[in-house]
Amino acid sequence: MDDDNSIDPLSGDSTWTLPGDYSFFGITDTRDNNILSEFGWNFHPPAPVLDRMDSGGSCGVPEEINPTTSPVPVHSQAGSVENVRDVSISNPLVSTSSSEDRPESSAASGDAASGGQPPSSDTGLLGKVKKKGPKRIRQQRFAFMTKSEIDHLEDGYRWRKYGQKAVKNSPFPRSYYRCTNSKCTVKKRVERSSTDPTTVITTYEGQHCHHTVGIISRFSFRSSRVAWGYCAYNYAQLTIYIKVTDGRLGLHSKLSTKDSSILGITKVRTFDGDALTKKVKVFSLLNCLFILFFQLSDH
DNA sequence: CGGTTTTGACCAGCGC
DNA sequence: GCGCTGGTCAAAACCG
Repeated sequence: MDDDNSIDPLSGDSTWTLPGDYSFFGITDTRDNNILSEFGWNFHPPAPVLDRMDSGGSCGVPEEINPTTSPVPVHSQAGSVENVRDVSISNPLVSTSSSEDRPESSAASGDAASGGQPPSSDTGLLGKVKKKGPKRIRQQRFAFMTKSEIDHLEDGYRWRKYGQKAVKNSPFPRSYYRCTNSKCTVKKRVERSSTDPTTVITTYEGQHCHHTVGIISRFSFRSSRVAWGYCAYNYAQLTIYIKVTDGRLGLHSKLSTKDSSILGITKVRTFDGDALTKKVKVFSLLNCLFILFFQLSDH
């Protein structure tokens, strides 16, 4: 695969322009459905499922991270890491546990993190006095890097910015966001890498206890075989559709899963019979965010 | 008008 | 203890 072009963010909000005749926000196109049925799939969009969110502890309460749902190194497949990078998401930086942070990059070096929501203490403005609560417990965190021109990547949730700080040794500020759901304590930090300004470092902390506001992320990228697609997910199910558009339309893959860290590898065929192997790996992050890498090869 | 962003101040943790 | 830095608060400004 070549990586000529400006790599692209997974986020649908990127500036990328995509082939105009496809919808990225749901398969409403009858052509899509026809394609799916040709491949033996009857499309039904992932129904909003609420049960999942209750399954593990209350909102904002850190759960043990099951190793199987932790981010997996990107290198595991035969494919090159470069490919992964081309797709725009690079290595998951960290995840985990509450107590202590690995100093992995400037991204997650923060300390007094935000973890358990402080019992919003009464603070007067002048002479602010904040009650000292119990020591904050950091919730699980996950950071990853995305090449993107925009800072705030669409992830299906609504966020309210509550702070911004200059970052030491970086010309780029760090922004702090909180999930707008009043019962949800998930936070995220967004900053640009000081070493690679094209890279956005996003760090999530906590676990959503509700589900997304809608279909989520579109992604697109270019490679030797132009590919693009989108994924939709909710707490219980992830469905990915991928089209390979090297001149023809082909819709090849539907994956569904429940709480799987790696969905697997799918083999697909194009319409004209070309054999095309697509390796798809999907990581479930904190049960709420999915990132996918894929790699196309010519057979 | 209500929700969001901006921004300066405050607080906590850490290293020296 | 002090200074530095990250994280948060909350009033004001902004915006749809």
